[in-house]
Amino acid sequence: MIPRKTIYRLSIYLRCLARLRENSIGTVSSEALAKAAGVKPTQLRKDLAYFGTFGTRGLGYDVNELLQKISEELGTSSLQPVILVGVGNLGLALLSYRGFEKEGFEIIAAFDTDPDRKRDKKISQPIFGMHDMPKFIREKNVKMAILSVPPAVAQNVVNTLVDTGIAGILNFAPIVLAVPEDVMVNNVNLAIELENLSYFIQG
Amino acid sequence: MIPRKTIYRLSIYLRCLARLRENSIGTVSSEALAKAAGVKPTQLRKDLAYFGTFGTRGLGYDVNELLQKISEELGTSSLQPVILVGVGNLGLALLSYRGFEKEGFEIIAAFDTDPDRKRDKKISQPIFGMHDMPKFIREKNVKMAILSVPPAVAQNVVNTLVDTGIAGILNFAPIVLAVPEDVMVNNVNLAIELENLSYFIQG
DNA sequence: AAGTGTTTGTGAATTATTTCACAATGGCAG
DNA sequence: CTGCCATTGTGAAATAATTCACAAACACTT
Repeated sequence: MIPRKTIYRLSIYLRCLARLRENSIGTVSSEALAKAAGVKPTQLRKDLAYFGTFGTRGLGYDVNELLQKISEELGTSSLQPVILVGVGNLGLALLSYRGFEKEGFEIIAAFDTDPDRKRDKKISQPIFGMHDMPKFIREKNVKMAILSVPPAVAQNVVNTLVDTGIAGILNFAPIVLAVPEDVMVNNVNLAIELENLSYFIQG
Repeated sequence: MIPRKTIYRLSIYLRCLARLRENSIGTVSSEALAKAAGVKPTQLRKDLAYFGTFGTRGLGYDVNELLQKISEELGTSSLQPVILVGVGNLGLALLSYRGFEKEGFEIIAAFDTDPDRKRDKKISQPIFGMHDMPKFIREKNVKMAILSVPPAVAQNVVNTLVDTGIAGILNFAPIVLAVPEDVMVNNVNLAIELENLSYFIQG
């Protein structure tokens, strides 16, 4: 089984390769790519070895081919629909963040307890009330959700999400969520990231 | 030396303990706290053992005391000034995010190439031009920065930050930054988090 | 004050991840 | 076509992180 960390790094390699391609670079050695990705060459090679062998000895990797293979492995080839729950400050910013589509994701709708509240920013996605959510998820067969609700209600919302078939949650609420083990949660906690930095810079 | 992952978890324990205190709970066992934090009890105990012994056998941990000790260990006791660079969509949202102060951080100023651009949202922090940044950092002795600039200029900005004494960077730009090894970078890449979820939910 | 039950703290064992070291392979020059 | 050079792919070794297993310590009851 491929380690979780390897999967993370595959995403990084993917982005480095995309930049190489933009610069019309056709082949790359594990040394060069590893450097660009901030890892050691042996680690890169080991990571790739988990799902195949793609290089040419003495030469390196074909940028396009490797891009293709990693993309397949990650399942990024097709556009994944995502919903966002909780349209506060952060939620609104994420909705207007144009960096997802390029990477194969599209936030197709947002949900909030108060969908009609006045918000300062124009966004292209529709905002619905929370009770419309289960139906929407089922009908559109959505599998992934971004959670940016206040911590106090997060667990409740998650229970609903899980019940309606969501299998992956990107959680911004500063709380540890309880989910069945077939549901995957990735936590992004900005305060913890800062705290972590703060620890390491003061030794 | 304390593992990096342990430091991350200490931050999580801290937040769980804070909630216990809010609920007027005075003591907690490693089992209960570990469950709240989403880890195994032995891991919690091992983590704590890295920097001391605080529990009472047969009873558990004093919530207040442990809170205090972890907080000291993390160096969260004092308020850390932070600057933010790049006031676009995401930067603006982070500026208005009120979740940092509570955790001991304050974004005291923001910098942007176009500080006077019209922005939809009201924020309390001042926005300065990029050329004011080095002076500001040195005068206020800022050590931490949040980076939310476009990827194309990120490395450039980082070089300036490093030169002026920044030691910790929370990077939202989707690019691998090159920094001297005494500078710490924590990356937050939302597209990668989504990609990662997507991989694991489809098996 | 002794006995019982609980829970910590930790050395040892296990498991996971990273790094090393080098044989195998193909490109390329002559 | 042969030999050299560069670079991959990969078992083995090293390192790191987690989990186990249990003795030690304390609270609480009687």
